Amino acid sequence: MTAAVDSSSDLETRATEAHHESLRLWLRLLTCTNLIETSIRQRLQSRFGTTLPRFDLLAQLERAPDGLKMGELSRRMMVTGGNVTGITDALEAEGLVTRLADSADRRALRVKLTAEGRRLFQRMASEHEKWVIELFAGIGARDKARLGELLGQLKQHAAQSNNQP
Amino acid sequence: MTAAVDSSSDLETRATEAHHESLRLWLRLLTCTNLIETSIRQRLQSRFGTTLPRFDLLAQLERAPDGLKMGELSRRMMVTGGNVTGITDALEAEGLVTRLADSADRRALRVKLTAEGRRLFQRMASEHEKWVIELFAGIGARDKARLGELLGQLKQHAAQSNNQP
DNA sequence: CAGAGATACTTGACAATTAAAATATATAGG
DNA sequence: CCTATATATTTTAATTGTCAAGTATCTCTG
Repeated sequence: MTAAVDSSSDLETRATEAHHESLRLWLRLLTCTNLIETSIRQRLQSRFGTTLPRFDLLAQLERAPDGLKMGELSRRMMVTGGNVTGITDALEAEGLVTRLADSADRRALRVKLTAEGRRLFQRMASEHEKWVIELFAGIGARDKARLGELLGQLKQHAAQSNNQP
Repeated sequence: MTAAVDSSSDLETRATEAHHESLRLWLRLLTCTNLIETSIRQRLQSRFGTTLPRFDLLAQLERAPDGLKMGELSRRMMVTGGNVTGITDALEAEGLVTRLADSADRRALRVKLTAEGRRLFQRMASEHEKWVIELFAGIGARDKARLGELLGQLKQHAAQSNNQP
């Protein structure tokens, strides 16, 4: 038998534990997001017959009275431009948004809510907010604030480390 | 083109005071997950020419020496059964996994890593772990533990409230 | 044991998504 | 002004994902 080694304080073991800690945290973060996203997606489908990405796009436009350029939508929704093209096509076909020429840049298009789009979105948004509140009801106000801070740190660091790959 | 990663104008910075704290928290959670997921997906693609769902499926199998049934994979990956069928088809065609009959249930199939699948996964996993550690490096050990606890609460409540819709 | 209902998986149709190439327009430097 | 390079959007192909329907098998109850 070999000499006993206290594995709880040896550098490499602690490094490994740190590794596992980050991985575990990442998996848990992913699980939470998936649970909530699935719940909201299913409710949007059964309650309004629409999808989460369409709702998201409408939500982006709702506070932009002059509309947003395709590229702005793409950045805010954190999806590729091609994806925004497809979702916008669908919403345009449903009469919920319109594409308008941008007066300052002939390459660009401005997407705006139609009156019908705005009406529908407002109806959906108020239910959506209730669902989210319910999904987060397991956390007290103090803990919500703390969770928000911690995620803020994570976001800041991850965004930064994404820009220097 | 790759998905834009720009924290200056993302989903969550638009949350105004009018938004309930839960809504803001949800958008921040989603932003964090998207940032990290995009980073990992892009690296798996450029470093190994593979995709995140394939990596995930291999990861599930890695700690299951006897393989997993399709349904177990579906539950663990939190995706539908049809999706698992497709990803498994692809990995099987690449020679990384095999489908075997389950000895106890003739309806079921057991998916196992091949030797080649195990070898490739281990190569990818060690890099993957480094990426995750780097992405979470902005949070101290104490805060990681706290974040894990808070997400644990959220997970528990959201899972429960998902089961009583 | 028969039949009803549950469970395991696959298939098919379609939406969402990415990456990469193509097109059109802007902008900056000489 | 010309040209090179960058930016804005769309298009294309391939992958991932859902949902619902279909098939095969299992389990339970009478």
